[in-house]
Amino acid sequence: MPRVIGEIEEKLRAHDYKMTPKREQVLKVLLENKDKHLSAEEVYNLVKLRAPDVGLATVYRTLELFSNFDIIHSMDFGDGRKRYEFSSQSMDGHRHHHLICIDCGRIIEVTEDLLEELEARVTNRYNFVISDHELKIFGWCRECKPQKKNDQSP
Amino acid sequence: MPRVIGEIEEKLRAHDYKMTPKREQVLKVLLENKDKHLSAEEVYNLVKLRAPDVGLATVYRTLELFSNFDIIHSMDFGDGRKRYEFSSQSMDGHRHHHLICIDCGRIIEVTEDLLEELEARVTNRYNFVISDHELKIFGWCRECKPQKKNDQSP
DNA sequence: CTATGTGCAAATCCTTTGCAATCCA
DNA sequence: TGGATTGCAAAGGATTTGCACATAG
Repeated sequence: MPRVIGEIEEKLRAHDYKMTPKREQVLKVLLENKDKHLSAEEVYNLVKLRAPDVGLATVYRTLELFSNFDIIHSMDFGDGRKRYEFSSQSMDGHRHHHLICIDCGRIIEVTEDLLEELEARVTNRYNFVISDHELKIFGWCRECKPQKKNDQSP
Repeated sequence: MPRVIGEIEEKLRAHDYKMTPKREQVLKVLLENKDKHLSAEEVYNLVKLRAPDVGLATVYRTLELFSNFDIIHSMDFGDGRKRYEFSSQSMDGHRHHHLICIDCGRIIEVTEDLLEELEARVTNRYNFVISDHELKIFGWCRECKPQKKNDQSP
């Protein structure tokens, strides 16, 4: 039982929510898959392996709850379902970006932020107070990279 | 009948698709609302005003078709439905960014790109060939901006 | 004990699809 | 004429919700 779970339990309890066994199962699955971007159903399937008596609705409700507390973050890579990842933002204050390969679908994380200049500009020019951002970069990954030579594709 | 429509007609025809009257209605609605981010149903309602004999399915199919030809671009602001905008990218080669007010929901466009440095880094460091990107910045707009003084929230 | 959490199934919402009719080249 | 296009209604997929029961504190 990592310390993280205890901390999150506090966070919930402070707002009169409980860290129930089922919510803990969901949380563990998310913690053990920090590098992945699981959909609700994928989380459900993983939770089911250990706690078969969990319903899909509970998983959805739990994900919603965790999202509201910024424990996890939901995102959308355009495949029609929300995907979730453990929110490292709460730790280092920085969101990372995602490279999405439009060929194989692989998701690569970019940990550098590098949006300071742009954010400063937005803050000044548009009088906009930034709370968060989300950057998706589409293209071809190392493996799916198009050949440099003889690439005459339309 | 602006020139744009003719150009797009060519684009479609080159791939054996027709610019039918109904598709043209959809296109006109999009052209007249370049500054908005309409959902399929909103497009449908606007088209209906002038051509009541258009079905929702046709609007969906047309939006899909236009998307495939990069005539329009679909995006998602997290409200559970796709939104579309006329693709200015095909003109200046640059996608713009969106500021999303998490209070009133207003969408503000940022025309500067300013992602060159980051893109260069991604290209080199991750060996990733970039084709496109999408940046959403969340926060509070000019009007919804939290007060500086006495802001003890939450 | 009492409010909160949960499972199940039904409901909802957006989007897609099957099919027969219609249209255009 | 014949393949592309369309309307309608039904299907589909992800997510939400109503409700009776189970559970935590």
